[in-house]
Amino acid sequence: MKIASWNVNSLNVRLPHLEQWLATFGPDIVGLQETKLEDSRFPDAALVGAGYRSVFAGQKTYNGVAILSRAPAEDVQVGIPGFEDEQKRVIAATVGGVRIVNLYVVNGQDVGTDKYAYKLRWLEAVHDWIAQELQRHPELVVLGDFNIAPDARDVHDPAVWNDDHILTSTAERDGLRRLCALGLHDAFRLHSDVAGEFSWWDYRQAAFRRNLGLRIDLTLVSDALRARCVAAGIDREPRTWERPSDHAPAWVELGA
DNA sequence: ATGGTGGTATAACCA
Repeated sequence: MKIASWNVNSLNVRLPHLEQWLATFGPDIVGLQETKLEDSRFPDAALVGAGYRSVFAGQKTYNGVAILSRAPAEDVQVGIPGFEDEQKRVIAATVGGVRIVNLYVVNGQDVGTDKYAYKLRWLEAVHDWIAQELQRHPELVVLGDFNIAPDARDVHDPAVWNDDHILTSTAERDGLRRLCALGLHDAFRLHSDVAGEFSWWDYRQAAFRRNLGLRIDLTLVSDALRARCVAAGIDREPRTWERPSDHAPAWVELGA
C-alpha cells in the first residue's frame, strides 16, 4: 500500500498534474495540502474518474486539505478537536484499517512573529491530539507539509537554515521531536541517511535546477506500522513538469 | 539586506 503527501499549491491549477501523477505513480492514499478551494469547488467528480474518492476541508485562497483514496475513507475528522482555528489545515480519516492524519503545518513566516507563535501553539495542539489518536488507532500515519526540516541533512545550506531560521529553528524542531516521541518515525529516515534529498524548492532563483531545497514534506509511521514500512522516498518528477507545484510528493510503502 | 516567483479576494498577502 503506497501512501503519499503532496502540497499541490492550488488544486485548481494543479489538477492535470495530480491526475497524471495518480495514473503513473498509483498511490492508494494521498494527502493533499494547499488545495486553496472552497468545498463546493472541489473536483471530486474528476477524481472519481481517476479512481479515487475524496474527503476534503477547504477555503478560498489559502490552506485547504484533502485525503484521496481508492478504498472508502471512514471516521473523517476535520480540524484539531478543541482547538479553534479558522484555517483549514487538518483532515483525518481511516482507510483500510490505517488511520491517516493529513497536516498542513503553519509556515510561521519568521522566527519571533505572531505567525511563528501560532505555529508553535498549533504544533502543541497537534501533539496532544495525536497522543489520543494513537491510543484509539495504533496503526497511524501522520503525513503532510510539516514546514519543518528535521535536521541538517534536510537542507541545502545548514549555515543559512540554522537554529534561528524559520523552518529549522530549535523550537520548531523540538515540536517535531516531541510529536515523534509519541511513537512516530520519519519513514524516509528508516530507509536512508543521505543528505540533500528534498521535497520543496523555492520558485525563485532557479532553486530546483540547482537543488536548493528542503525536506519538509514527511510521512511519519507509528510503532505498530514500523515493521510494515518497506520503502519511502520523494518523487521529484512532477516538480520537473511545466508550471509545477513548488513541492514534490513524499511517499511511504507499507507491506502486508 | 534585498529581492527574486507563483498563487489568488488582482491588491495585498501568503508562501
